[in-house]
Amino acid sequence: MKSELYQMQAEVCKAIAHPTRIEILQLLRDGERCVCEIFPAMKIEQPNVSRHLSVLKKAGILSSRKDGLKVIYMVNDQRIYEVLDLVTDMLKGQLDSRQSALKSVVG
Amino acid sequence: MKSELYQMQAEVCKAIAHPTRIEILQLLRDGERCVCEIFPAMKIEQPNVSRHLSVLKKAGILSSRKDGLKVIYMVNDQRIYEVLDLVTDMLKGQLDSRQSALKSVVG
DNA sequence: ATAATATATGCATAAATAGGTATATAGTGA
DNA sequence: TCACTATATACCTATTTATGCATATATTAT
Repeated sequence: MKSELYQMQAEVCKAIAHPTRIEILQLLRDGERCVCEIFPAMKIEQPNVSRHLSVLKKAGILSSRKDGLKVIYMVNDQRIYEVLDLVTDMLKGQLDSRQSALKSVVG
Repeated sequence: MKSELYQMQAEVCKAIAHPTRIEILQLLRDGERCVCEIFPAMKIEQPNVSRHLSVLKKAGILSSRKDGLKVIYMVNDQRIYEVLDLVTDMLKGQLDSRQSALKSVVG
């Protein structure tokens, strides 16, 4: 049934639907990082980062492995960045059409 | 500041992070539709559809125009379908890697 | 064994989201 | 004006989500 797919798509989207989690993904853009590198790079508490990381992991977007005391997180599928970049492009497009709408009125 | 962008990206993602709203977008895939066509096609109450439509509209994903009594909704930017299709592909990829992981164990 | 470090989890709470039912609003036609 | 249709909104409630603070767990080093 299609509704199963919609449910799964919604879960992936929900996982990335938070500014903190998007920022985490950007930090992981050029390679894996441990929690101890991630949370000082953002002004946010460590337990909070851990929970956001686990949301992304549960959605299948991240994986983790242990390296001594550290836990290192990495992106499973680079296409998540295509998704985020597409959304950015759409937002730019919204600005552009507002701008042309404005121009056609104000001149 | 980047955090403004993350916030805006998150809002778009949140808007599509619901199975009902994804289904609505699929119904609009091949053209605009009025509410009276949308809600009978899904087993859901009319006020509920109206609310989901307004979420998508507020996020800039849909627009609407009136045609007599009817309100007709349409997609602003077809790239929203590229986003949804990418997510579907990622989900397929998750299945594939689970399958090969399983094969490497079970044979 | 003990201490120290890195990470995750429990608990409490505030805020956001979703859906049902009823009702309001807007447009149309008699 | 009045009734009718299509859509949106209000209100209530249940559920989910987010976060701070405290604490638990796991690993390493002394």
